[in-house]
Formats: sequence, structure tokens, C-alpha cells
Amino acid sequence: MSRYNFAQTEAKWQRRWRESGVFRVAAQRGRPKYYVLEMFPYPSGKLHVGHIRNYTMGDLVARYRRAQGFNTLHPMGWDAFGLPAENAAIASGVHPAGWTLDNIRTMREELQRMGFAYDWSREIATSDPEYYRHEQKMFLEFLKAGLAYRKESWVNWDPVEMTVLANEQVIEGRGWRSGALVEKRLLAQWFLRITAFADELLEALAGLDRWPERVRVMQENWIGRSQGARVHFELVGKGESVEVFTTRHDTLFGASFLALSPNHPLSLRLAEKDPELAAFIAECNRLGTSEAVIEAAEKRGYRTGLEARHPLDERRRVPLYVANFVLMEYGTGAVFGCPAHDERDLEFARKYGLPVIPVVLPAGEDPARFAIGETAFVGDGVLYNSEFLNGLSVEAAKQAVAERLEALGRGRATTVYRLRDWGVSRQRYWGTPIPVIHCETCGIVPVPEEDLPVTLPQDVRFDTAGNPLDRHPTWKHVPCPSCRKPARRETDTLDTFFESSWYFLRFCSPRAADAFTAEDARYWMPVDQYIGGVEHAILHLLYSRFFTRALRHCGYDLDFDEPFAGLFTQGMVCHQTYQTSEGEWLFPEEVRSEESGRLVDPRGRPVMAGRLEKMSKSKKNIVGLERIVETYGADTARLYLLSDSPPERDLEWTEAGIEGTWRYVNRLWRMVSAPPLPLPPPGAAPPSALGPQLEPFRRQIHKTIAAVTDDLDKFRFNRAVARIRELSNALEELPLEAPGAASLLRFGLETLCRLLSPMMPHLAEEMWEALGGKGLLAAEPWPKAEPALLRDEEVTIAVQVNGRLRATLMMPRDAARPEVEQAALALPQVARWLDGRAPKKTVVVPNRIVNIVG
RNA sequence: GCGGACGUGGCGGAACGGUAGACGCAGCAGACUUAAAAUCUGCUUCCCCUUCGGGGAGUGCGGGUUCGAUUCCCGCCGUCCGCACCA
Repeated sequence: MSRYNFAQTEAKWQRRWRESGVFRVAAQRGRPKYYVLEMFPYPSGKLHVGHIRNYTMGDLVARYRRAQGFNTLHPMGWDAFGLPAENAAIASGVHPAGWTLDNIRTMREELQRMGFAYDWSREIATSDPEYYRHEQKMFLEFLKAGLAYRKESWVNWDPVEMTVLANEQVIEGRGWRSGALVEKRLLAQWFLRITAFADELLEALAGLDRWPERVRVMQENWIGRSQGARVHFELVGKGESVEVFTTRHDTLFGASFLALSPNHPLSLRLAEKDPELAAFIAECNRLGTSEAVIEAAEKRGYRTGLEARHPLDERRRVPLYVANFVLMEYGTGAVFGCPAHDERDLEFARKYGLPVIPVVLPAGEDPARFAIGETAFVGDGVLYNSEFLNGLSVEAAKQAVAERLEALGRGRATTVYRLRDWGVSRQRYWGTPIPVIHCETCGIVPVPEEDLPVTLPQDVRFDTAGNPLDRHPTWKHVPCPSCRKPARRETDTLDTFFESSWYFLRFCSPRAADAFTAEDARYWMPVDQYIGGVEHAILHLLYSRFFTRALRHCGYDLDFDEPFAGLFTQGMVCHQTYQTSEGEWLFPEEVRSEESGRLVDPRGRPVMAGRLEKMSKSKKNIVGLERIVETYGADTARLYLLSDSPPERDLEWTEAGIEGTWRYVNRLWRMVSAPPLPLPPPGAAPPSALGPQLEPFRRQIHKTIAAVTDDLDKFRFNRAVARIRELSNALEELPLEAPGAASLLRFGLETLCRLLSPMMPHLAEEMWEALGGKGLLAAEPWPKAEPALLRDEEVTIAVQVNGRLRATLMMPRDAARPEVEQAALALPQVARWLDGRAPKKTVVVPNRIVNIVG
């Protein structure tokens, strides 16, 4: 008996699947569909085991749904634009396109060696002009619809690289690669008007019942809707007013100051004539982003000397400050302070000696005595000290104030959002060119549709800083499509999140002349099960939700709003990290354990074992997929990734764990390659009646089918694996001498194959074939449990005395209460623990438990 | 600070309010073997009495509801994640 030859077997079945085209699908109207999608990868080089956990889960779902009869779409492609390709170009002179294609080739091979059931005929790469031409068209349509626009915006500018950096690329105020101090620059940038859909995106979250709660909460916070009012405060003697945003307009009569953001236009204007204020503003800006957190506690303000009139009481005036805690980016960049009912305002008021006027009285307090001490009162109560609002609740007062303000023309109820429009401009080469032309006469002119795609020039150099498109000698010089005068192309490219915002649609019609066809999208969309990392909880998922709506708004024929009906966010794969005493990271395979247990590196230097962390290249704690597949095979890796932890939690990759799985793979193979007794030919009907020895085994097979099916439906893959292992344990204990054992064993093994096939498809096919199965197991239906066999004829009933387990009892299923009770009371253990007392009460839970209280 | 999740053996983890620790990893003992690997069998939450067997404690801590709580409620402690001067 030889060991299971995974290398040969896996190659064999991969070939058969490919040749038979089983995983190729086409829309078939009237047939139920299922669309499984894993977040497509960026082709960064090689895969490690951390990458493939979600593909393994996706493949399990795809194969399982297929077996259940769904026409299952399971595509794969490449998020192929992005910075690493350019970094590689800068570092080693390779062209981003070649680098990317090489990586795609490697990674495609690696995925194919894993045996994933993708429809490879639908493969796409977003860097392909055949892909991005459609998104250039989308961009132009957004432009036409007013959903894309250009405006000046502050960006992180790296003066050495001469490029804009994303926030994540700024580390402690410096460019991540150049180390240069990042400057804030005002640059004209392209934006998508995602805020136009803020309400819709927020409200539709409630309907995403197959999304994780926390992702919905994160998106909700990100959109950050807050309902309040805009209020105008007229500046005394200035003939202008300041507009503030507040959610507590009910407390307007408690106002004791007004505060502007240091970047508020009025602050800047005032600073022109007030050097002290200018210095204060400069100081606020210097504190900037990262240090602001540290200094958070300190609220500081600068008193401008101006005063504002209270909008509801002409006689009252409040001082105007410029304060460091007011953000220009939120609301109107100005606030009014009501210290009695806001913690931050109270801190500010105490510091600058401003009045604290309570206007909301907590229930049960005496208005004559109530005073604000250390903390502001932010709860509900009844208004007082507030003229026409006195006696109203907070809610009623808000409404009354809004109405009054509106009547006076000094404000109105309004809603603001934390969400900003999506800046899509990148001063980068390796991305989709933004298809517009700048003409001195005509302004911004869209590239005519017949001229799409605007493709990237191949002859670019990365040896100097800045955007190669901008430096290219000819590329940007084109005649204006409108007036024919010399003009220049936009040299910014699109954020790569643009590509991933609609790729799921392209997969429906990957070779269509248009971005997608309405028929295909109607049939396949929405994605039934989307699987990916929680790190995309906000941006990618929100952008995709926005895109779906925006495309529809622009006339694309889509009959749904939400692209992803079900979302699952899987945990990361972690591994121990290793470091030398000099702090140098080591790959796991570089670390050797001496006999003493001491860890050393290849040169014998001591190594410290660090904490478990997410596999990443930087910490070198990665386990290469290639080595694992060569040592244990794809199936072993797949099963291990599914079995060791619940899918939503992090998984620790250990060599011992994969070894254990490998032993199980061999055990399974032995069970069919060398069965303990000759099996009847396939297709022979199992005996209808089995003796009492075998009957429980038959029931267990059916129970396993039911349990595994339920577990897979609920994404409890680790439990499903445990059930399957229980079944294989049971099949090894089958009483072989009992009549019908061979036939039952065949049934058990065939069931095992079917249940295993989504997890370990190659092994399952090989086992199936060894059992004499005809055709591909991948084309076989999912097994069905016989409902009658899921319930036992005889049940074990736990017997408790005063809530403590004292004995168990075998009874026929659904035995009558008195019978069970009597049987329990007759037990010697019960008599012993009752110790002569009469039972006061007996609780009987049918088929489960008897509790005797005495 | 706000919001969310989580806390069970040496480890990963199972348990519709009903026999806590399924399944696996690691460990220990044994069988097979000249030997090793592989394989197989048994044991493995802790403590106590012990021959069989039995008893007690136990799911972060403290309370509560219940015949019965890992599960539900209240209050702490801890870990992780997200957001954070949001007006």
C-alpha cells in the first residue's frame, strides 16, 4: 500500500476539469443562479498561504452550490493597476506592464495548482485597455451627469518624488519612501460625487441582512450623517454673518461664544490685519494631523474682539473666537458654544471665563438650584431660561427653534455628513488615464467616445521623480477635439479603487463590447456571496455600492442597487515571527531548533520567537504556497485552512497542524484504496433493513449529511470538517461481520466523497473513481439526508437531582412523561441523592433530561 | 472618549437555556519493527478518596433570573478592532 500520490492525482483532476469544461458557465434564463466572488487580488508576485484562505472558502461555496444544482458563477481576475508595479520599475528598471503580466502568470499558475473551480474563460485584468476603456466611458458619463467634477483640494505633496501621496503613505509627516517632509498643496483634482448618494447609501445598509453587523456599523460611522441646523450669527458692525452648524439648536439660549476654525475664510481674513491671530493660526496648523492626537486635551482659542448678535435675542451678544478644536472640514467650520450642555464647550468656557447658562433642566431638578459643576448636562430634560422654548422637551425645542430661525431667515434645519466626495486623481503612470483634454480656449473637453480608450504610452522612464505621463515628450500633446487648437491631455490617472468598483459586473459579460450586457447583469447580479478581508469594509465596498447607483443614474441598465447581497469577512492567517538580536526578521524556514530547544539562524546566531502576526512580507513570517503544495498537496492545505479555526477568526498556521491534516488525507485514501472488506459494485441498492449493530451507523451517515449541509450554509466550515472526521472515524469502527456491512460501508464512503468534494476536490474525485464512480464527482449532486433517519429510536436521557447530573437513562424516543419520570425515580443513584427526601418537583424535557428537585 | 466584538483544558476550538470540553493539535504510555518512519490501541480539565468505582471544583471576576446558565440580565476586569476635538 503506497501513500497517496497527491502530485499525480491533483494534476490529473485539474486536467480533467479543464478538458471537460465543467466550471464554464453561461447565463441560462429560468435556471437558478449563484454568484460567488472572492475579492480579486493585486498581482504582487507570489502567493503565500495567507492569501488563499478566502479563495479556499470561495471555492468551497462555489462547489457546494454547484452540487446543489445552482448555475454557479465563480470567476477570477486581477486588480492589476497600482503602485507596486511602479515601485518595481523604479527599483529595478522593469516596465510595470511586464512586471504585472509576469506576476499574473505566476499567480494564475499557483491558483490553478490549488484546483479552484474558476471559470477561467472569464479572467480579466484591469490594466487591459479592453477593461479600462469601459471605465473611461463611465467617467465621461459621470462627468456629463455632474457626478465627476474638478476642484482645488489640499493634498499630501512629496517634494522629492514630485507626487501626491495617499494618507497611508505619509508616515509621521514624511513621505514613506523619500523621507521628505510632506507639504500640503492645493491642487486641482478630480472628484466623484459620492455624497450625492449619502442618504441612500446609509439607508440601504439596513437591508443588507447578509452582511456582518460590524461592517454595516463601520459604513454608518463613515457616512456619519448628523441632523441639526444651520444658524446665522450676525457680526456686530460688520454687515456679515457667520454660519454655524449645530445638532443642539435647542440650547441656543445657552450660547456663550462663537468659535471659528483656524482655516475658516473669516479667520484668514482677520489674520491679515492681526499678526497675533496669524501666529495663532500658524501654530494650530503646525500641530497638524499626527500631533493633534497627543495634544487633544488642550482646547485653545483666540479672542478676535468681534461680537455676534444672538439670532433669537437682539440684545444679546456673544464673543467670537478662533479655536483649535473646530474643524474646517466638518459642518460649516464654525460652532456656537453652549458650555452647560456640551463637555468640550464647558472646558473652553471654564478656561476663558465665559458664562455657563443652563437651559435644559434634568427631570426632578429644582430650576432655582440646578447648576453645572464639573460636567456638562447632555441628557434629555425640559427647556428653561429660554423664552418661548420654556417647558418644551429637547426634541420639541429643536423643531421650534428651526421654525423660528427659518421664519427670521437666520437658519434652517439641515443634515451634514462626515462622508466627503471621493478624490480619484493620482499623479501616477500605472493607472487608467482620465479621458479629458485641457484646452486653453474650450476648457475641459471630454475625449470623444470614438477615441477611447486613451491608452498609456509604453515608452516611459522611471529614472526621475514625478509622473512619467507628465514628462512624456509627446503623449500629452493633442489637438483639442472641439477647436483643434493645440491642447494637452489630463496626465492624472484614476485611483485603482475605480477598477474594483465595477469588476463584478464585468465578470458577468467579460468579453462584451460594452462594459456588460443588461441580460447578463440581470441574470447574474447581485453577487450572492462575496468573500474578502475586513480591511475593505469601508472604501472598496462603499465605492462599489456607490458605483452601482451612479451607473444606474447614468442610464446603465441595472435592476438592483446593492451589488453584494451576502458578504463574509474572513480572518487573517497568522504566523509566528522570528527576529535576530539585531532586529533582523527571518523567514520561518531559516530558523532551526537546536537540541537544547534554543532557536538559531543559519549562521548559528540566537533567534527570538516573536508574537503571532498577520503574514506579511515585511515581517517575513510568510509560508510560501509553493513549498506547501509541493510537500503536502493542494487538498491538504485547503482542508487545513478550513478546519482549524472558525472562518471569521484569525487562523494560526502551524507545521504541526498541516502535518495532522496530511495524515488524515492519507487515512482517507487508505479507506478506499484498501477497504477492510470487498465492496459491492457501485449502484447496488443498499439493504433496506439493517441489523441493530449497523443501524446506528446508517443513521450517523444521514445525520452527518444534514449537519454538514447546515454548517456549510452557515459558514461554519471548521464544524463541518469536524463532522466529516467523526464520520470517517465511525466508518473505521463499522462491525464488519454484520450482514450488510459492505454495502453500508460503500454508502458511507460515497457520502464521504460527496461531502469532501468542496473541500478537497482532487482527493474526493480520486476516491470516487477508486470506488468505481462514473464521471466527474464535480458533476454529482449534493447528498440528501433521509429525514426519518435523523432521529434516533432510542435516546439517552440525562438524569439530574437538584440540577446536578447523577445518571443517564436509555429510553425509547418520545416516551411518555410519566414513564420517563418513573424510570428516573427508579434509578438507585436518584434514590441515593434524594437521601430519603420526597421529590418536590420533576422537570421533564422530552428526549433530553429529567431533573428531580427534592 | 464613543461604537463593536471577544474571554471555555497545554494549544486551535465544540456545545437550540438541558450530560461542558465534540473534532483536531501537542503530550504520555503501549503494540508492530532489528531499528526508525509510517500505522494502530489507550490515556490526557484540575483536585480528592480510590480496586471497581465515586466525590468535589470548573467556561475572566462578582451578583441576579431559572428546576437547570458557557448561553439570558446587571456591574466590574482584560484583550482585540473600528471611529475619534464630528459641533
